[in-house]
Amino acid sequence: MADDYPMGPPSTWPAADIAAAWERELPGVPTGSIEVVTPVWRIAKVLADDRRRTLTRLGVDPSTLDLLSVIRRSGPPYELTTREITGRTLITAGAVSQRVARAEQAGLVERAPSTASRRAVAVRLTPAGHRLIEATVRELLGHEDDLIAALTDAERAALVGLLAKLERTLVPPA
Amino acid sequence: MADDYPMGPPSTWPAADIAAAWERELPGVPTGSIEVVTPVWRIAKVLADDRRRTLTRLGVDPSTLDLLSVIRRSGPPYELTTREITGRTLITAGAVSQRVARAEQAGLVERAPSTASRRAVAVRLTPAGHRLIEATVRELLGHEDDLIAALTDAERAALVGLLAKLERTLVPPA
DNA sequence: GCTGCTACGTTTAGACCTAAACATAGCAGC
DNA sequence: GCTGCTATGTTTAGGTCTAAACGTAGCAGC
Repeated sequence: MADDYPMGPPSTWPAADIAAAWERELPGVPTGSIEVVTPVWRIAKVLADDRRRTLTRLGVDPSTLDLLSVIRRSGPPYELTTREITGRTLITAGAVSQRVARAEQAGLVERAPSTASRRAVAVRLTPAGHRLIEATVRELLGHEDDLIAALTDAERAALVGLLAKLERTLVPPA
Repeated sequence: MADDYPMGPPSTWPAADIAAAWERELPGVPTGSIEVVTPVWRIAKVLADDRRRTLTRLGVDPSTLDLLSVIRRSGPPYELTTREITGRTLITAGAVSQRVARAEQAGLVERAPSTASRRAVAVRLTPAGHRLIEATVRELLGHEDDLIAALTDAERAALVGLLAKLERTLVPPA
């Protein structure tokens, strides 16, 4: 009953309330992580949803943008092997293969034997791929910049530092 | 070429490098959000993967645990309507319906007409559901507590505050 | 130069989600 | 008491992902 918000609107609750609810229901349970983990998931989701909306408006889907981005920002000659792409994204090799297939179907990238390793496949931006990524990235990053503009420079810097430290501790460098 | 790490292991790059790469490739593009957005997504994914592994070991899946958790921590009588569940999770009503169906199939919850609203459906924990959630939550939260233990208390408090502020600015309270 | 191992990529099966269509049941207003 | 609107849930179609099976091709060691 302490869990009843008056008529809770469809919004989510403060993470602190979730921790307090567990503390009340199962006293002694370690709730220290909740106020970190829950907001991280929520923020990640809000940002992902927002990006999806923005990209829908621009006529791309997030997976394709992610693929084109990683290739475009690698610089000339704007090509990476499947393995390199896998290492620079958060998805499996199989998913990369599927993304490349879709983007190839759409005429945004093309596959060719890699010059470096002979059993690798090079994925290269086509002119259409270049046009699409360059027409999209500025607007996307500008928009996301606005989203976090409510943080002061000092707050953003502190957050960046803390996130970087947390990431390092979660993904040990070796 | 500046993009070439010696022989980049399959790990991901520092977000600062991604921002620097865009700055080099498309000078003037606003990269301020990258060092916030990228780590948030990575950390969210690492935590989700870790939770999935932990839960697999304990014999549950993350969607089911999420459902049981939200009901369990609401306190007696350990039942919520579909709509309430939707409002307290990050998924759509359709997905809630499917989660409930799976958990019902597994004998962890049961559906009954709600006493409050007559067109609502109450989802209630079964004894098996109670046993499962109570056997799981302590271990899960304990483990996640360990994951972030590398942060000092001061760091964790600062991070919690900054995440809460960011969440508030991204999801305006009304 | 065989033989087997390893690296790389693709394909397949299955899971879960979202968006949208679809049911129903209360309720409001005439 | 009809008629239509709104709230609540469920179902369906489609998409993307993961994990694992699969196919090859280079390479190492004899």
